[in-house]
Amino acid sequence: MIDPQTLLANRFADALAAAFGEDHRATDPLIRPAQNPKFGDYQSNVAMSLGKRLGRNPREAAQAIVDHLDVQGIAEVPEIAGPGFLNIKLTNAFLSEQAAALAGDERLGVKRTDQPHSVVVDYLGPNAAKEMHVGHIRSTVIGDCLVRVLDWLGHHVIRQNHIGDWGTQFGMLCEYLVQVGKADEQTIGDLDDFYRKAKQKFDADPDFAGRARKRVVALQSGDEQTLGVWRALIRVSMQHMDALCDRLHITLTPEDVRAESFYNEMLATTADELEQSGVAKLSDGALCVFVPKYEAPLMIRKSDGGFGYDATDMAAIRFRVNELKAVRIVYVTDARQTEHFHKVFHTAQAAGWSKNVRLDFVPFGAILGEDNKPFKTRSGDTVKLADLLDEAEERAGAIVAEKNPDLSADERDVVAKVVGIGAIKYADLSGDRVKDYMFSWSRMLAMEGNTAPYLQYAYARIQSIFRKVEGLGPGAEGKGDVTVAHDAERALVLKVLQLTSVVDAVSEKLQPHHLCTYLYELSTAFSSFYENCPVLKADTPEERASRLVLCDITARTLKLGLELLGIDVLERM
RNA sequence: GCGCCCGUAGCUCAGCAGGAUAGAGCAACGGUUUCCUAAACCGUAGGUCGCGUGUUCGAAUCACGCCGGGCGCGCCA
Repeated sequence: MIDPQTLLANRFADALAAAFGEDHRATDPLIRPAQNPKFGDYQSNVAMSLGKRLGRNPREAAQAIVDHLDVQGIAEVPEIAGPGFLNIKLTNAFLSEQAAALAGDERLGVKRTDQPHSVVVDYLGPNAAKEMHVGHIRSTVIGDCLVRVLDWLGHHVIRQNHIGDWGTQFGMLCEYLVQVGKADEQTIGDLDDFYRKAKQKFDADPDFAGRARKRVVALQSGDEQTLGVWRALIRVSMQHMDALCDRLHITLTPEDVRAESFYNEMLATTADELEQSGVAKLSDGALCVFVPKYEAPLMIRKSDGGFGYDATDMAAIRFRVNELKAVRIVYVTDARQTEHFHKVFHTAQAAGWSKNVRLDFVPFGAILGEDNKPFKTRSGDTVKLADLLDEAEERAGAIVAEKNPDLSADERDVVAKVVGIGAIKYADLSGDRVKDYMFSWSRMLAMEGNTAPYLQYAYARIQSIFRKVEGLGPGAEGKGDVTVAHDAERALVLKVLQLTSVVDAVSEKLQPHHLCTYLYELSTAFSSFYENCPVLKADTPEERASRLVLCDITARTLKLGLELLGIDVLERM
């Protein structure tokens, strides 16, 4: 099956070719869902611009298109309105057919790509020296959604968790652990706690700071004792990270970790190559790439001969192209790194490393508190991710207990987890990622508006219907003929049919919030259907069977959509 | 100083590969439950789309210039 927008675009291409010549087959027919039902279901805006280009009256151009357009069996003959809008109304028969077709389609109309790519998605990437905090949720949740969408479309997705496990602060930590005699993973304990203590000592005690710097050298030159301490530290940090990924249902695994230290051995050759090709030049003793528009260069090698993360990122991009065979690389990172990655991308292009490789930078904004300042605890500390998830589950639990006292304690706990974690993730995904967003418990856990609980509730209501169907005996299980008649049925089916174009848009623009908006609109369309169209108590058995199909495709669309966002559904809540 | 991002209803946000009367949710006011989960639904009210100029048949959307806010700017990551 094929989604209406694509189908109409194909028919319009034929009409444009027939009316204006083959050259116009490739003209974008500008088919968009209509913003207002009174203008039909879809509209084409091509006649205005085309009329202009051809020096013809736009309404005449519109008429010429209509004269050559064959939408038999799909839509009514388009109406020409205003300056030359073509308003298209799909027939109820067509919508009914499409709905029935979706009932038998596991993929709900979303086709696998015919051009599968190897796509590297770089996300999460925490600093192994510290505990994960709220800041990490964005890259994690957004990146994982993009991974799920690309994977669902049939691409070969290679996840890369580029954790920070190298550099001066690890020298400091190793030195501190050795000194206090806690250099094995059983006794390391709270990561943030000893990071804070080590930092204090580093700042206050010049002797210690000196030994810490020596530790960096020892670490990077492979000193066994130091490496042992370092490995223990990293293991603790990884365990901490894995536990949080589990709670968040992130698809990253330990195998996806490719830490900064992994690139250590490649840094010198990376730098040499950039120097020999003339892309990088010496400046004040440091090896730099100067990128137009930016004053500060990308620093490939420091004047003391050491390497920083600029070099690591260049080594990583080379590795991803040459070894991982990526043809698209997606970086999901804080917007503050925009300039840095522009420089990295520019340098990769200049060096010829990324020919035919699409480099996507996916920036995201900050999380703000309700005071419009960076989100902190009451005492002003950064919020630990683990604490945040605890609180989400607690708050969700309290709401569940209040709203649905009939649930058993066990069931309530499950609902609390799914709703709480879902709400947090959805809040992070539902806005335009590049903007800062305001964190608000009450808004994200609300049952009204564009929230995870609202979507999960719509799904749970449908499941409730199906539980009752089973109780009523066989033969009514949501497959078979569909007859779309009621306005609410029309609106619901139209929405369901838009899934394909939305998923495609997300994979192209890498903006998960379009999927959220879509699922919210789908849910409101369902709520309206639910109010207006009795399912189990429909007037006739045929109508009942038809509406059960609509429930089925709606529920599966919601489930799939939420799954692509990384959010679970519930059978009851 | 240079650069990047943001500015839409009282609040939180969609819409911005130009398209018809700018949409939601909250808050305010009013209505809906012998009926599949009311954690819902329906309605009323609320907007010089920061300001200005330009391009266009048409601008919240594109360009330029202001104003306001955030962030980043050589050897930290």
